[in-house]
This record gives sequence, structure tokens and C-alpha cells, in this order.
Amino acid sequence: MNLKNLSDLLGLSQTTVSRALNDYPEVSEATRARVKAAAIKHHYRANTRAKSLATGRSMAIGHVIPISTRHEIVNPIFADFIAGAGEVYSRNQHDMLLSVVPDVEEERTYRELAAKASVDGVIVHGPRPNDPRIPLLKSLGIPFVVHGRASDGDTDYSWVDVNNRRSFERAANFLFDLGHRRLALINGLEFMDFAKRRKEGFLAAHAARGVAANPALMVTGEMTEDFGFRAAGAMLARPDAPTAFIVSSMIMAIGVRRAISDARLKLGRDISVIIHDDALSYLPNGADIPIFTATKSSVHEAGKLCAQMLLDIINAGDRTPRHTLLETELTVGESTGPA
Amino acid sequence: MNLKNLSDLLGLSQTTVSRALNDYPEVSEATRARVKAAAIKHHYRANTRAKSLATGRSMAIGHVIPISTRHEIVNPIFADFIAGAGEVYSRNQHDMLLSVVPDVEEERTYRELAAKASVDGVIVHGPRPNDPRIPLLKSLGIPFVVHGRASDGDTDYSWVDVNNRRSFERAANFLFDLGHRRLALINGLEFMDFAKRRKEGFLAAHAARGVAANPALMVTGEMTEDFGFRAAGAMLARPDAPTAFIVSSMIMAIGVRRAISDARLKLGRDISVIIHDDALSYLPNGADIPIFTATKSSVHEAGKLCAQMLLDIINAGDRTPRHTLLETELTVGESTGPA
DNA sequence: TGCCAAATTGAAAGCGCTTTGAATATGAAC
DNA sequence: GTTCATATTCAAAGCGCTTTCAATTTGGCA
Repeated sequence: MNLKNLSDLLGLSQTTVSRALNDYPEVSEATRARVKAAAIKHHYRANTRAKSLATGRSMAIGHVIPISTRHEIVNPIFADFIAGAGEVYSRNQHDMLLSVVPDVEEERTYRELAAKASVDGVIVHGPRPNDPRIPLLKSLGIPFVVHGRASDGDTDYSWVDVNNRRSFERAANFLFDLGHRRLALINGLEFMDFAKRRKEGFLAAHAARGVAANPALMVTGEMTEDFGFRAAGAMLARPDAPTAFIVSSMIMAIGVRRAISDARLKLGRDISVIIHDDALSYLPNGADIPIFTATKSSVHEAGKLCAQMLLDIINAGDRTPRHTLLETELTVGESTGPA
Repeated sequence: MNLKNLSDLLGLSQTTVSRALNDYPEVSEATRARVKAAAIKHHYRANTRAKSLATGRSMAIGHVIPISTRHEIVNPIFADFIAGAGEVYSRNQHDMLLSVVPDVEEERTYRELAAKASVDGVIVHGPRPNDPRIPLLKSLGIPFVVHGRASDGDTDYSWVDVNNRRSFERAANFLFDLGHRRLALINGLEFMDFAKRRKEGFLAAHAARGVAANPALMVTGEMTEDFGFRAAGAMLARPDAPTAFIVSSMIMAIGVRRAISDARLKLGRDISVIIHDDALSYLPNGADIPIFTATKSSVHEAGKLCAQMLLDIINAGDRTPRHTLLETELTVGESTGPA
């Protein structure tokens, strides 16, 4: 069933039928009702490709998911973020186009998306300091929103980010207030911007208290359970073992917990742990009382915000950058206690 | 830069340029080379919408991700599956169209995808027994592949699935062989087909050994850490506590491990655990020696297989169903021992 | 009754590509 | 030098929609 069939059926021109369905005013209410009824009855839906060819808008948003050729890991945050964004797209009749590409081909992918005109805008995932994608997208003229920020370089673009620096500074201060002095940081890979900012916050808190941060207690790595386990295990074996950990993700923290329990220590009593909690739907931080004391910020919500911001930008047609900086919630759980 | 511009530039007709780029034989090698060079030089890529309007193929595959209105959870398996499928699509110049929709609107979404002709085929996620989507997609005439199977009802469709029944039967037998008699099953929600099959396998092993399965030791629920923790905690507190657990996912098992350690028991010595390991990239089952004894099957691989099967079906044009049944690998880790 | 503005409808062009059918150029065979 | 098959190129139609511009109808008012 296409427009021609439908209009023939109704004895109307394609013009009128198209206008009736798209709520143009120059169509009588009587015909509009008749047309809409017929459209529903015959399950008519405008062919997306034809429609977007005619209008010049694809009604689709692109997400380019780079698969690291070195690390072969899929960001576990991804599912919840996508789900959040997807909800917004569905509600606004947009499609989501996902490209999973080896990171080395990322630039080519963006260029193709632009040239093939298959999306109206893109979300940029996992920004790195001085990220080359930002100038690229600007030069291509595609509207985009970055989930996170890329420090250094051009900062004149739209983003939604968590205040990672402040968040980790607060976490460190919380531990200092409990009397801890030997804090460990188990962070994500440092070429990711968020990890860099978290470390800065961690160090800033140390500086403010006049406590020297021990480089041996600051590690960065893949955000896996296994890495958390090894890193924490190694640190706990040191003579200058930390009394508290700040951990960049729930998944890593699960490994940290395993290391702590393997070392026959009790979480919250012998050792304190604060995590950053992305509020992943399948890893809730306890039901009533949080298992971990955490700086919490829902990545599902971030997905929604990014998507909404991008749609707003596209609709507004005005390209002045927008920013949303989310503060985390510091929720106290059972994993922290006095030193 | 569009086809017209490019052909004007070259002093050729659009026909010839199009043919040159699409490797049609009736174009001289000299012109083909000239055209291809110019295309690269001017970053020309055919507009997807125009192309698919002309060819009738959208070169896109749809994935409908239902968000349960009740459970609000995103399947953690999702990211790795999508990454696997996405790799295959990229390699074959296909796009992936993701629709995140409340489960109640799923039917409407499939109908729209069909009517709007925005995809050439779809992957069906999370089949349930007697799943209504299968007859629906058949009636709509869209090629599709199911990740998993829907027992009961029409079985005449293409799928890629793990042999869940056999897998859990083997796991139970492995524990029986170690001398365990009181086995617990911590399973996914039973309206999911895979969970149903796993339970069948669990029960089949019991029946074969003449051991009565204790209904109190078989639970189903959300696949979260928290559910695993609570379920295992409650069971361990019983007078007829299990000596071994079979757990349907790594994430649940992490909760089980927490419950075990809270009960001051040692995993692998006091209590055995076998998990089903989907080999999620961010939750590796230990680095050298597996933490958990597991029935393992990579969901990333399953994503690739589903995608490849669907593309094959679309290209073959032949609609006879194909099936791939994957056997799991039973790898012995440190979480099991004699009763 | 006649006139003009407003309301309503339609024909046709165009979005950027593929593909059919026709036209032209080339070259081998006579 | 023709002739005809083959190789190469092109003009134009068509994919299903939107939108411009033109045509028609309607109704208010003098």
C-alpha cells in the first residue's frame, strides 16, 4: 500500500492525501478524517526512504560505537545509554542507526554517514582529550552531541557530561573525613577523558588536604571485574596498602570486593570503598541500603538527555552549543567506615 | 556532491558513472578507473535513501529492543550481541536500525518497520514460548532470524540458539558426579524461553539420577546481582540448604558469591557453583583459571551468527528456515568441588 | 446576479539514484 | 568498402514521497 494506491482508492490526488496525513491546514476537516481513517484501515505508512528523499531529512540519529582493536571490549554502559536515547527517539518518530566499527575506521564512518546523508545528527561516545572527531564533525556540518567532554582543543560544541572531577574530589574528601589517609584510585583507561578528570579530582582533594598521593596506588585499566580484582589484590599486598579505594565503576568494584574478601578483610570495616555508580539497570547497587557508598549518576538518564539535546538542536536549526553538566549524588552505603 | 555533479564533472552520463561505481560489466576499464578515482577524490558516496528507493533494498537490518514496562531492565547481554552483529553488518555494508520500544508497542513497531520499508530484515530478541512475533513477522513477509527459540507453536522459522537444555543437564550431572545431591537453580524469568529450557535440563538430570528436585531450591527472577544475592542468601539460610548452585548468568552469580561469602562459606570448598557464562567482554570469567566452573557460549559470537544468517537469507532469496544450535563448553574453574 | 477573496483540490516537478531500451562507436569478417 | 556483432555510452523513466504553482469551487457581499 503506497500513496498512489491510497489516493486512487479515495478518489483524491496524492497531494491532498499527503497533506491530510501530515496535518497541513489547507485540507478540509471532512477529507482529512476520511483520509486518516482509510490510512489506518489499510495500514498505510509513508515509505521512510521516499519521504526522507523528498524532505531532505532522514529522521534518524547515528551512534558510532568504536570497537577497540586493542581491547576488544564493549562498554557495559552502552546498553543502558542506548536504551535511554532510544526511548527519546521512539517518542519523536526518529530511528537510531548504529554503526559498530573498528576504532581505526571511525573517521571513515563519520564521513560516510555525512556523504550518504543517512542521519540528521550523531551522538559521539567516549570522547578522548583533544578528540579528532569533534573538528571532523564540525567540518562535515553534521549536528552532534558528545556524551562526555574532550578537554584541550576546541571546546565549542554541545555535550552532556557528569562532573567527574568534582565527584571524585568529593569522594576523596569523604574518605579523608573518615580519617583515611592512604587512598587508592582504580580508574578507567586514562586516554578516556572521564578518567583523566576523575584523577584530577582525586589529586585536587589530596592537594587541598596536604596529603601526598601515592602513585603506586593509582592505576588505570580496562573496566572489567578482573582488572579490579588484580589491581586491588596487588595493592592490598603492599606494605603501604591503602585503607580505602575509590573505584571508577561498579564492575571493577565487584572485582575489588572479591580481592578484599580473598584477603580476609571485611568491606566497610577493614577497608572502605567508594565507587562511581552509573546506575546500570542490571547492576543495581543493592535494593534498600546501597551495598557501596557511591557517587551516582544514571547513564540511562544521560542517554535521554543527549538524545533530547540533539533533537532540539536539529529542530532549532540554531547551532549555538548547549551544555548539561550533571552533578552526582553521593549516597552512603555499607562499604565505608572510619579508618 | 551527488551523482549529477560527479557525472557533469567527468563529462559522462549518470548512467555510466553509476555503472562504473557499481561494477557493472558494460563499462570500459578506462572509464571505470577514471570514475572511481574522481569519486574518491571528491568524497562521493551514493545517497543511501535515493539508492534504496531506486533498488527497493534498504541495506539495513532492524533490531527491536523491547523495554519491559514492568521490569525496566536492559538485558546486559545486549551490548555484546549487538557488537557482534554490528561487525557483520559493517563488513557487508549494511546499517543497523535499533528501535527501543515499550514491550506493549512491539507489534506496532514491527508493522511499521514493514510498512515503512525501512529494513530488509529483523533480528528477534528474547523469544518467549509461543511468541506472537513469529507469526506476525511471517505474515508481514519480512525475513527474520530469532536469537533463541520459541517452543510450542510454529517452529518453522530461522534461529540461532544455545542448547540450553543439554547445557544445564550437563551442569547438573557434573555436580551429581561430585557427590552433590541438593542442587539449587537460580534461573532467569521463566516466561523467557531459554529459562524454561534450562529448567527442563536441570530436571531431566534429576530424573535420570532418581534424585527429587526440591521446588524451594528453584527460583526464577530478574538477572541482576541483587536477585542472585537474595535468592542464594535465602536458600543458604534453610535447614535443607543446597550444597551447589547452578546459576543462569555471571551477573546473578556475582550476587550468589556475595551471599556465600556473607554466610562465611568458601566458594568451591563449602559450596559449589556452576554458572552459564555468556562470555561478556566486560565480565571475563577470570584471566587464566576461570573463577567459576561454567557452561560457556559467547553471545558476541551468537550476534555474528544471527547477522550472517539473516544476510544469507536475504541474499539467497530462498526462505527455507535455517538453524544453528550451539553447544556450550563446560569449563572447570575454581568454584566447584566435591560435596 | 455578479464579483472577488478564501478555501480546497490537483498536476507536475523534483529529491538522487538505478535500470531499461535506444543510440552510437568499434572492429572483425566478408 | 560494407556489414553486422560487440562494446560502450546515453536519455529518460521510475522508485514513493513532498511541495510549488495553478485550477477550481465556495461563499460573502454589494
